[in-house]
Formats: sequence, C-alpha cells, structure tokens
Amino acid sequence: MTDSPTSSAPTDIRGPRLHGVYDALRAAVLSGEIRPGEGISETRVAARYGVSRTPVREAFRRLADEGFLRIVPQVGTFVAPIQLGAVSDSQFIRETLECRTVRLAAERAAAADVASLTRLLDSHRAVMSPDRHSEFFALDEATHAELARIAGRPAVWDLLVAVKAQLDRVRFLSLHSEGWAAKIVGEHQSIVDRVAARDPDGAEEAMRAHLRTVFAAVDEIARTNSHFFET
Amino acid sequence: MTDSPTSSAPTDIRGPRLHGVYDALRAAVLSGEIRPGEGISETRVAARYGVSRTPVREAFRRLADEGFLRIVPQVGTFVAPIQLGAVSDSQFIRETLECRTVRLAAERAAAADVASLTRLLDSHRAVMSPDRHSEFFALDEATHAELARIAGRPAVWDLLVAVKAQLDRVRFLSLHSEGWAAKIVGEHQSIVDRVAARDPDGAEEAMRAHLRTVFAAVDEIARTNSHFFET
DNA sequence: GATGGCATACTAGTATGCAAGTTGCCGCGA
DNA sequence: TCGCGGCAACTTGCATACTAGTATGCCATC
Repeated sequence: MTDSPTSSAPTDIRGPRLHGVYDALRAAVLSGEIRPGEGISETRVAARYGVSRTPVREAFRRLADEGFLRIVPQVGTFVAPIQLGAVSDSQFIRETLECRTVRLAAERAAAADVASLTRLLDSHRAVMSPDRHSEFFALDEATHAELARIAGRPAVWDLLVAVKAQLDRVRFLSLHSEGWAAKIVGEHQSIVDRVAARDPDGAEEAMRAHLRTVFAAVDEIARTNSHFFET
Repeated sequence: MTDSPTSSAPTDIRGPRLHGVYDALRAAVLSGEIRPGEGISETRVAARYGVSRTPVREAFRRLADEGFLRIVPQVGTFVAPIQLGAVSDSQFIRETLECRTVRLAAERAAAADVASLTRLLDSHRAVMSPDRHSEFFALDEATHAELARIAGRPAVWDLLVAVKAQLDRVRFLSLHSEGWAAKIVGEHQSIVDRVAARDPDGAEEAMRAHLRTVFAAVDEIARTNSHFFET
C-alpha cells in the first residue's frame, strides 16, 4: 500500500468500454432517440454494444445520478421524464451563477481575454448555418466557459455543465427557428462588449437578457412537447 | 462517525449493502479517520465489510464523483487531498446561491415561515453545549435548508449539500472554539430578523456576513492543517 | 556498489453465474 | 364474461472468476 499521495493527474480515464456506452446512451437520451418513460435493460444494452453488464451498470448508475435515468430495483430502468421543476431550478441556478461570474469577468478581463472572446465570436459567426448546428452549440458552450475562466472561476462552469443537463434535454427537442443563431451571437456580442468595456453592471444585464432569451425558448418547447414532461 | 452531515440527499432506495458501505466510507473520509493520500482497495474494503467487490465499486465511484476519492486505473484508489481551489470554489458558489435565495426568502416569507424559522432558532439555542455538536450541526443545516424552501428553491439547497462537501471536510478538522456556537446562532438570528422584516437587502447582507464568518474559520483551519491539503 | 531487466504481487476493469423480487400473461373456475 | 390464482419470464442486486496493466523488489550483470 503506497501512501504516495496523488502522483498522477489523470483521474477520469476509465476503461473505454464504460465511456463508449455512457456517451452513446447519454446522446441517445439527450437527442430523444430513447424517449422518456421508455424502459431499457442492462442485458439488452450490453448485448447491443457487445460488452458485459458491468460497464453498462456503471453507465446506468452515472446517468441516473445525472437525472437521465430512473433505476427501479428488481423492476427495470427507465428514461426519466423531463421534470419541469428541475428545469426551472436549472434556470435559476444558471442565471444566479452566470450573472455573478460575468460581473467578475468584466472586472478582471485583460486585453488577451477580450481578444480570446472576440476570436470565439468570430468562430461562432462562421458556423451559423443550420447544418453546422453541433459546432454552433459547442462554441456557445465554449464562450460561456471562457467567461467563467476569465472570472477566475472555471469550476463554476464545470458545475453548470452538470446542472444544465436537464435544460439541454429540452433544447434538443426543437430545431431552432430561422433567426435563432443570429440572435444568440448578437447577445453574446453584447456581453463581450460590456466585458471589454469593464462594465460589470452592463455585463450582468446583458447576460441576464441572454439567459432569459434561452429560457423563454425552453418554456416554449416545454409547452409544445408536454407529453415528454412530468410536473 | 455518528451522523454524516448529510447522508446523501438523492432519493435512492438501492440495496442496503451499497448504502452501508457508502455511508461508512464517506463518514470515515469526512472525519479524517482515513487520511488524504491514504490508499484503500476494493478487495480489502469488501472483506472488511463482508460484501463483494461490486457494491464497494459503486460506492467508490460515487465517492470519487463527489471528490472524496481518486481512482487511478490499475494502480489503486486513494483518499483525495483537500484541494484549496475546490474549497474556494465551494465558498464562491455557496455565497452566490445563498445570498440570492435568502433575498427571495425575505420577499416571499409568510407568517408561518417566520414561525418555522423561529422554532429552528429556539431548537438551535437548546443544543449549544459542546457535547451536542452533531445536533448543532444538523440544525445549522436545517436552517439553511428551510430558507431555501421558503425561497421556493429547495433544490438549490440539495445542490449546495453536494457542493459543500469539500467545505465540510475542512470543518471536521477542527473543534470549534468557545464562543463559536453563540456566534453562529446570533448570525442566524440576524438573518431571520431581516427575513421577518421582509428586507431583502438586509437579509442578503446578513447572510453574506454569516458565510464570511464560516469561510474565515475554514481558511484558519486550512492554514493550521496544511498537510492535509494540496494547492 | 550501482544499474538494468525481469518475475511477482498487487491493482482496477470486465465477464458471468446466481439470487431475490416484480410484472404480466394465461388458464381455470365461477 | 369476469375475476382470480399461479406460473413464467423478465428485471436488477450481488458474488465470484478471470483479464490486463502497473509498481516494486529481487537478482544478475557491469
């Protein structure tokens, strides 16, 4: 038993089998390929992916912790319905934390930070066409992550990634309307402008407006897809 | 190891074996019975608790997700050092969310809510003697949870319970000084007073002052126990 | 004596068999 | 036709055997 503490950094490099199953299932639930209420079984998933039940069990476990699955002992495992209450809580938590971090970012941003944000915005504008949706989404996330980094709180974004999960499930339910991408990028531009101007109040307000746009879309989707939800 | 501060809020009714191992290990890490850097193995833990490796593995994985353990594949599992960065992030997140919720609580509190808070304060005063430390701790938590409930955001407290984990590890390292309990209860009283007065600004300020007190204690403990920490 | 390579003893990851429990179908009887 | 009892087929939880990879200490070699 070595008492040597923590010599190696890489902690999350579990077996590729686990990650493969986990990623595939997560994507399937997020995209709606497997629908809320649908039952899945360890045995069937294991057979389908050509692995044993053990890594599947761990993937199930993890997804259940994230709120994607509901494991009922001796009965089965089911895709969890999207809980409107959980979505609302996600919104609240996200708005509270991101408004605070963007304020900090505006106070601390160096020239290099502003340049980095501007680069992200340029990349973002380059992928606004509907067929590059996944790239657009990734850059959206990257922008928010960068703001957290500039604020000196990268871990806050890590937390939000987990909290946002239920929100993202809703987002995946809809193809966004025509002007959506432009609207998002425009709001990001406003935020970056206020950060560049070292204007905390303005940055917070711009962020709040941005998130309210996103949340409004989520509510709209929830209304038009009520069969996926649970009060 | 009496009662862990929060025995894992999630509503998970899995087998008793898993929970037994999980609770025991969590308490052992939190209390410092197993020290940071120390290695533990699935096999030995399984033998010690008279179960197989499977439930132990699940407990390990969960504890690793919470930041208590670090699993290094093919090498071993170790108690994670307390990361000062993670503690700082916990503080930041807690302050941000709790200041917001207490503000909401002050806006929404009904007479019954104030009465409930007052009851909690009375109970709290009754367990201020040092030999009732665990009861004092539980009531501290209950008060914060109640504030979140009044704010209409009970889930925020659930999140904070997880986020606070690293903070609690630090707290367990020290026996509190003489006037500590009185100081805490006094600050809670101030918060409740401002909530009862429907004064959001005052409530937020009182909460901020309270958390700063707690955080200052954490920093002090971190300084005097630096061997448990990792920068 | 210092050093490089190899055997050994550990680790976690995976596979699989068994146990305990629930659900739902299906046949039987009223 | 309706209701009920029992069985069968599923589920996950747990135990155990096996695989693959790593750290370590011994031993031969220089």
